[in-house]
Amino acid sequence: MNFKQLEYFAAVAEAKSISGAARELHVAQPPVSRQLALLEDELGVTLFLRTNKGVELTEAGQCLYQHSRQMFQSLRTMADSVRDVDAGVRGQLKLGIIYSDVQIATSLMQEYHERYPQVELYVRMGSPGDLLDDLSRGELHVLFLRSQSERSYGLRERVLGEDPLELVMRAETDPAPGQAAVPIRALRDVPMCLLRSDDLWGYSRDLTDECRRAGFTPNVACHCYDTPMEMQMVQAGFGVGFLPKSIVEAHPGSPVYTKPVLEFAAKSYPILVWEDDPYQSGCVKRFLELAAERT
Amino acid sequence: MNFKQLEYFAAVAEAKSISGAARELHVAQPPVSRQLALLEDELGVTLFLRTNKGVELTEAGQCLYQHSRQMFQSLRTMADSVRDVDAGVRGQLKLGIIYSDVQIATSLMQEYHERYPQVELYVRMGSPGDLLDDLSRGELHVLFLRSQSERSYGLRERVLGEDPLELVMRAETDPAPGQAAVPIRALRDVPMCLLRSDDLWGYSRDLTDECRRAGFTPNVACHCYDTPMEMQMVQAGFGVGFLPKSIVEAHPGSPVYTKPVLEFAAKSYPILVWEDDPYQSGCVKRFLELAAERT
DNA sequence: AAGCGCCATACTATTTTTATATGGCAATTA
DNA sequence: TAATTGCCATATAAAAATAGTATGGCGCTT
Repeated sequence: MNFKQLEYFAAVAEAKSISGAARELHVAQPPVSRQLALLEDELGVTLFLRTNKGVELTEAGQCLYQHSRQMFQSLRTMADSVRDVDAGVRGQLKLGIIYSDVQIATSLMQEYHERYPQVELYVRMGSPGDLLDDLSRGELHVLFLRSQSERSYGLRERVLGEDPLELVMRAETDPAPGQAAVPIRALRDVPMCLLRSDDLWGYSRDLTDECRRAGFTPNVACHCYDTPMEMQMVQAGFGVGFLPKSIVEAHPGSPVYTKPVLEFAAKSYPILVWEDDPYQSGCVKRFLELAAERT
Repeated sequence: MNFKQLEYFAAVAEAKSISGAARELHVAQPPVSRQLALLEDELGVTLFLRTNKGVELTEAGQCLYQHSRQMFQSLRTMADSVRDVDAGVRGQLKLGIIYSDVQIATSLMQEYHERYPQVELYVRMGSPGDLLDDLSRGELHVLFLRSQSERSYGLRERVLGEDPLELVMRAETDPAPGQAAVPIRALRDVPMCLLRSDDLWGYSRDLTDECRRAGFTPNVACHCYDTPMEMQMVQAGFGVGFLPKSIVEAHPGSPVYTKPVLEFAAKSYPILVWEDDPYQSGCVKRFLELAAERT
């Protein structure tokens, strides 16, 4: 059986006539007659009763006709949905997001979802290392990370914006109360909660280097494994933190606030990271296009 | 697009290799490569990424693969169900039944349904004339009627059994109390409820003819249009009826009982009636076969 | 560098499908 | 009653689609 036979069959069923169907199909009558006979042979079933003035469906023929209509419907939806997936209108998009990028990521995802509502979005949060592993295994398509000027990921990147790195504190732990910015020397001996320095993408390295240049070793009271933990420690009054300003802004009710370091205007850059694949899925392409529009 | 292309596509998707699929399909490699290219052209979509050691599905390809599996499934069920309909295992069977045949009809239908549970049964009750009209219009397939020796229906028939025609009465209207059978002369002047005599299939004609032969005109107190009505009238004490014995036996709680007419052993024959169509639907064929087995 | 396995392409051979011509059949019309 | 018409089926020739053969490029292994 093939589509042509089904197509001819359906046309004959609708025209109630072989020659009529042939006219509709713009082919001669014998081919239609022949394909019909082949179909009947293959199924081992009489599909039409041949009458004087045409043909009419048997019960088995009616059954086949109903199924054939469904079949053509499925065929159309199949082709459409394959094209949609190819165009990126439909499909799956799997994103990895580090804690610091949740704000910018959700906003971009929201806009993307409005534009491509049929795409299923998958997101996971995690450390940059874990996310990069998943990216290389193909389990994630695009990551929201922060750029590291010293290192390249060996991947495609796009900077989404910038975010000043500032000290984070409660009033009780403020090293320079009453001042809008904290001079670096004010940090001497101040207990600090920083991202663990062996984390390749920590923000802490910049600050500790700066302290050493200022002639002292910072008092790192607590090494945190991730930014939410660091926020918690600072909020608990454990010490002063050093984080992108936007993270603190995302905690409006918190007793924590930020101040820049007077002599050191460090910045962090939210970036998108993806693998450079010429056969990138349509969803990924569309998502990257949208990100490009927004920057 | 045609089934061959889909079939090749699915084989390639499963083998993750064009040449591997070609081996599975027992064809050379170039045809598979070519049909795949045609399919991709027609959809305007890249379905596979060609790698060093084979091919792998793109997202659009995965989408097509899932749909294609469904499609093959539908194809199989379509062929199966068409064959089932043809064989009479599936489909519709529309029966017409006169009141007197309800007992025998339901019993036959029950057995039929056990054997062919997938067939949808439609039944209607009515007068023989109405049912025959529906039969000729093709709205019913098989009728349960009673045979008329004088008339032929011009249709195929099968006798299902026999059923003595007897007088029906209450104790109050019994023309021959204490006797097992009623002599014909005892019916003189007895009020009777009979099927209307102009009904071609009424049982009454036999009895009224017999009365006239016995020298009197029967006292037909009420002409009934159908057997249930006649039963009601007899049950209400309006008079004596004349009906197939089985009808009364089907009313076990009723105060009505039957007695044969002494000199007149009339019988009624339940029959199946259908049109002689060589392209009879499978369900009808199977039903008639079952009826043949039972007689 | 040679060999191997993969896919793509060019070309030929085969199979399938189509179109043309024709015949049987039943119903309508002259 | 004979002729015509419209229907479907069949036989044959033409056209199209499909398969097979030969070959080349490419990346990987040996």
